[in-house]
Amino acid sequence: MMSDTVQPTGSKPAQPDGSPPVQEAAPAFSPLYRQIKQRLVRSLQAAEWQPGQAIPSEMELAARFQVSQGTVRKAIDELATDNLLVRRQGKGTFVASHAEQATQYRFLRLVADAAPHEGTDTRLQRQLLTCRRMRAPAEVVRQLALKPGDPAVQVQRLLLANRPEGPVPMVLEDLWLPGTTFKGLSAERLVAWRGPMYRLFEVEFGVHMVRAEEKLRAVAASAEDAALLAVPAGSPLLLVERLAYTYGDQPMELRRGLYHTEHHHYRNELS
Amino acid sequence: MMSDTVQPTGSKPAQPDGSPPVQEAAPAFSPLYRQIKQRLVRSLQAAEWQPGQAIPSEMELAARFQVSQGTVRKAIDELATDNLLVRRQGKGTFVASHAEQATQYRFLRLVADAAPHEGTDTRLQRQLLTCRRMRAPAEVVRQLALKPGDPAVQVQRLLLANRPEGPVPMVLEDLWLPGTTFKGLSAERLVAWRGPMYRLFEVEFGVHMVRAEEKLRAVAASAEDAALLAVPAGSPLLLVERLAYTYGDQPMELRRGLYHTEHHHYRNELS
DNA sequence: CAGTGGTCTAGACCACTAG
DNA sequence: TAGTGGTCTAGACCACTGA
Repeated sequence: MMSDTVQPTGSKPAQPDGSPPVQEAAPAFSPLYRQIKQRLVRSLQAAEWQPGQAIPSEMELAARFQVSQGTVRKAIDELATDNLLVRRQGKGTFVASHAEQATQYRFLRLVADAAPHEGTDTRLQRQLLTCRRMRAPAEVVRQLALKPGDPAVQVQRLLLANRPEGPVPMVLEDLWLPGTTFKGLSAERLVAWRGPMYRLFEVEFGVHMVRAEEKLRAVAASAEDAALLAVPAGSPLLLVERLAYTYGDQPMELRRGLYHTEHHHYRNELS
Repeated sequence: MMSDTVQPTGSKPAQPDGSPPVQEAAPAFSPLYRQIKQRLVRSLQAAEWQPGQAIPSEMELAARFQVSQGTVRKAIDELATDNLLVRRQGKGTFVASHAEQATQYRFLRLVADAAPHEGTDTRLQRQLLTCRRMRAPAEVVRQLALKPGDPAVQVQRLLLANRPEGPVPMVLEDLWLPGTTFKGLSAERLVAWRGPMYRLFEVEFGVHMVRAEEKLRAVAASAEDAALLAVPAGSPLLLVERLAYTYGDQPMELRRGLYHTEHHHYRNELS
């Protein structure tokens, strides 16, 4: 590791080095704690610490970066609000992961209408339909920022709710991943995996999903989709198009979900 | 105003007064800055400062509450993240309102599919359908925490997108408000008002909406709704049920929206 | 008990706004 | 230039965890 000192980008400590005064009208001023934050993100991106693992203590990081503990603290605070890190008093600060119970299906906003009765199994069953490798279609190339001709992995699956009368289809998902990053992904691995798919991505491919953007629409079920979801053709379905990002705002997954919302709904909090 | 000193609720400064040691297993510990935060919320609730107005400076508040500036700062920081306050460097801290350009339709997540062309009018026209006063229906009583028999105001309206070929219906809204709080609300006032409805609520009724919860579903258009939205009966529509809250988590508005999502979508960010 | 994050303070200085 | 919020520091002490 090399010199790790940090300087504010402000104009007060006149830069003695011949650094160019090219101000592109935007950069303005980046406080120290944001530079620390960026460094931490880069460390996460470089997988210096794995999801679920602890990062160094605030004191250690302060020493490494040659700043006060308070400055490191502010950087970590922001990363914690961004859900990149998780603070645990008395224990340390940990890299966020999709393994913990609390955040397991963080991006799935579908909930049952009625308050679940005591003992109702709210977990969803999974049923893999397809998992294949191919050249990425144009739309996938565009959204995942691939190069034309790059490989992609397509996965299709059903999520089913556990009802007394048996499992009923609830969500039909169709998702696309960059083929180079997800080289070893196969139907076998997907079927064998217990737990959230995003956790599998962390464990097997070192990819942690940080955030996502979704576009929602109401659509009529095609004959094909209707059959898979066991609803009449033409039924209204909630179409959820998701673009999920990993560290550094890099798009990593394109997911198209069809939700059957007769007894469930998509929950959202506005503020 | 009375004594304004604050004490941590922690156990270290042994309470000399005979305050009961009843620990209900939950309260745990409330840091100073959270108590300050609560006080500020109560001041907002009491309309001590109006939406859009500046609150006292950090130094003034620190003096008033007998704490350091840093503690006030942390309280305000949280209120700013909660969107109750807005900080403006060099100017002061202001009570959030639905008047500013940036946050005008903060709760409306409907956006056009295509990037709007230069000069396209993205604003929506409003067309009031009904505004009437009545005894609140059971569902409204429940959701708005009213008493049975309490009055309510029902408003129905259309939002229309401006297209080259003229305005086309996009959203059909049906909303319910507590009749006592919204005593003077009438069709005339609604029609005359220019700007966001939530801003009208602030100006005329002193009600500021802080946050909201939404439940989304795909439904088939009824004959009636279809006619108003100018779509075929049975068309898939996005049903958005919103419960909006004012200061202190008090439910204040129940809104049911039907979105036509053929050329628009509901945008959501997950993190 | 040592080590972690969490709170609170006091003071210096910077960035931004407006008179 | 005065007043606001924003950053950074250093130090003291508290709350929580686990050995």
